[in-house]
Amino acid sequence: MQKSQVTIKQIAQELGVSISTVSRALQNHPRIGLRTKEQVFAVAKKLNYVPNPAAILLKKNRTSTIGVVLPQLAEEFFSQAITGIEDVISEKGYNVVISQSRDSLERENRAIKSFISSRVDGVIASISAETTQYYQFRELENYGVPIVFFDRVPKDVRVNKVRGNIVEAAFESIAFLEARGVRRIAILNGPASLEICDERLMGYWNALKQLGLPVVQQYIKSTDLSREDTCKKMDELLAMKEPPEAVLCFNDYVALYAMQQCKHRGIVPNKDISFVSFANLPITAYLDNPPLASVEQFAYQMGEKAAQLLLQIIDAPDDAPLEPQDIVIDTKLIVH
Amino acid sequence: MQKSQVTIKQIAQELGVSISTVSRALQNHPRIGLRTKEQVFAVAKKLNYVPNPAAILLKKNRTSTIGVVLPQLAEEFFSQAITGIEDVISEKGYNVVISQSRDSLERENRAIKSFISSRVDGVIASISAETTQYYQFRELENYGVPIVFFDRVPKDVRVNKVRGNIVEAAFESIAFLEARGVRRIAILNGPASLEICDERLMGYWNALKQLGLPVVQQYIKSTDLSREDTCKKMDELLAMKEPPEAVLCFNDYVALYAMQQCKHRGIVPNKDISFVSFANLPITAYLDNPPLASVEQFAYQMGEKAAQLLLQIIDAPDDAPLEPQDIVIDTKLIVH
DNA sequence: TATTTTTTTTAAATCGTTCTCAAATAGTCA
DNA sequence: TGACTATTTGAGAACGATTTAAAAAAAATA
Repeated sequence: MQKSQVTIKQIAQELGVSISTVSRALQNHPRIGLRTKEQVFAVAKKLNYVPNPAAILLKKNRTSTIGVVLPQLAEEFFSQAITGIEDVISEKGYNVVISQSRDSLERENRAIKSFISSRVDGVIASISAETTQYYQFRELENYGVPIVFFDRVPKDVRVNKVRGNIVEAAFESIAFLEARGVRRIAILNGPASLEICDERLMGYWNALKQLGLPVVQQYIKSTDLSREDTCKKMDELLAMKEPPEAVLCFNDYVALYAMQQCKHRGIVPNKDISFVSFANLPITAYLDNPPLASVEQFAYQMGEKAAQLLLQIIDAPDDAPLEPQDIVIDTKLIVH
Repeated sequence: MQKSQVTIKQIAQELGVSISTVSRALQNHPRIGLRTKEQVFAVAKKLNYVPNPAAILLKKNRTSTIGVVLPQLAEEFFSQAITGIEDVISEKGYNVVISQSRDSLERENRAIKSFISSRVDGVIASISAETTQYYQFRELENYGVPIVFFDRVPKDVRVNKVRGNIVEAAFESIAFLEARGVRRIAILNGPASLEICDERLMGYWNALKQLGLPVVQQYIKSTDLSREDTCKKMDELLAMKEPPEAVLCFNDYVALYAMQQCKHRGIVPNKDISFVSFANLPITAYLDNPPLASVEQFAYQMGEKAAQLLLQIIDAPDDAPLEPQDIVIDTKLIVH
């Protein structure tokens, strides 16, 4: 019952021409006669020919596959980004292999190793919360595999990145709170190894200064993004003699954890203490009491851009490699 | 700068042995001397040898890749299932290629076509809401690619499936509502092409009869899972002279849409009208007013089981293929 | 018709492995 | 020591495509 794999050899036999002729005809090579081409295409169709990717790869050394490592698919931000990546990439005939790091450095490294052994043509990455060093990615570079980072980009290295204008977004968020009469604002930031955390902090800082709001060192917290740690840090904020009136959170999940912790402590979020966060995930639409506002980061577009950039790099001739690019995508503060 | 690919040929040269010896040594073939093996491994390590998967595939006709088609990664049920699949499969050295159908038949077909041309060793699928026929999957079977369906399994065909015991779960849900004094219960089911919808309906039906609850034809609705259609069907229920006191929903998303629609109409969900749903997604934990109860379907385990079954089928000798299996996973009604 | 030019086609090497079959080496026993 | 077996290694043909260099066929020119 099982169809045996049809090869160009069989097509050649059926037509009584050589294998090379068939190969070239299928590639629409200009040096093949029109009649022959037509015949070859006809027979290929008739026999239901599907080229063997392994053979092509072996010869051309191209897998037409790109690898994506990101923390978690379950986070809507990332699954939206994947969709953007997929849409761009599949149009060009590429496939995507996805790996979740679940914010573990070890898993991230494993994914990269597997990308190397499966010979992906390029990698798109959003680094884990535990990632502080860049050397794993160097390994990919050593093998000539181009990488594009998005959203969670590494610090202090010249690499291709696609990210939101977080500094501005953080500034805007603080301005939004200030306009509502809030003065004491804390920040529940993510791990310091992420560039976006620096930027968030910078925007926060700038805004406080420029708007003349109080700068309190203990108002600045960073969490490893886990539920426990986030709740712990929120507790620390609540325990202060003068707790903040508002908290700017790393993302919607952090905000949700923190808000739940408030409820536990008998404090009503967005009444006793206001929340503003990043990501603007669809789930917030279903909450009766969502963060006051959230920064929309346009995950889908980010994925698209990252994929476009990667393909561009892959297609660049080896003797004229592209300079590392830094693409910034405008964000938007959405008031709920 | 770019590392050239190390091949077994180079290892052979370095050691002054033949290519075949190296190949066998690396496979730990019993007919190779211990000393030679050790040397080969040492050199392979030294040169940082990574086998070329294309060459192996070409020879063995195995990609060590399995394809997964499912509606949407953004639905936590599916991203959890993927995680289960990945955990099982990557342990055995396989890779996963994921494709989202986004509930479109056309996208599903495209994914299957791409699975065929990339020669995956097997497929795990959860069918789209639009899928009513099975022929696309037959094509895979023709090429000898085994398939395992999970959760959203097709009807009326003998295939490998992994699914929840939905009949029972639906029964239990109705019993739960009845115990709370609710009598008029509607069902907002999914597309009739899905077996799980039949089962849900059957459980609903059985429960109504057995518990002596009123059976009203107009209380039975099915939605194509889109937001609009779900809201429309909910409106129809609300517009009845005698609207239901409770609604059993296809999944949490349908419940959320329906509940929002109620709010729009000034009706308070879970007070004026109760909701029970399927999936028990983590997001419900953040809602102030979640469905009264939700059926936990253990997505991760489902993914695991599906992957295990698929690997088992792939490894089965061709002359003794396995009978199609039907694995049922126990669900659990979680009261919120 | 003979020669040159242009257009098509083909033979054969190649990519990096695996694996069959045969050869070489080492070990055993009379 | 020589014959025989057991153990270890090697040569070389695959796998299915691409591609270089060369041959064959067709067309153009003298």
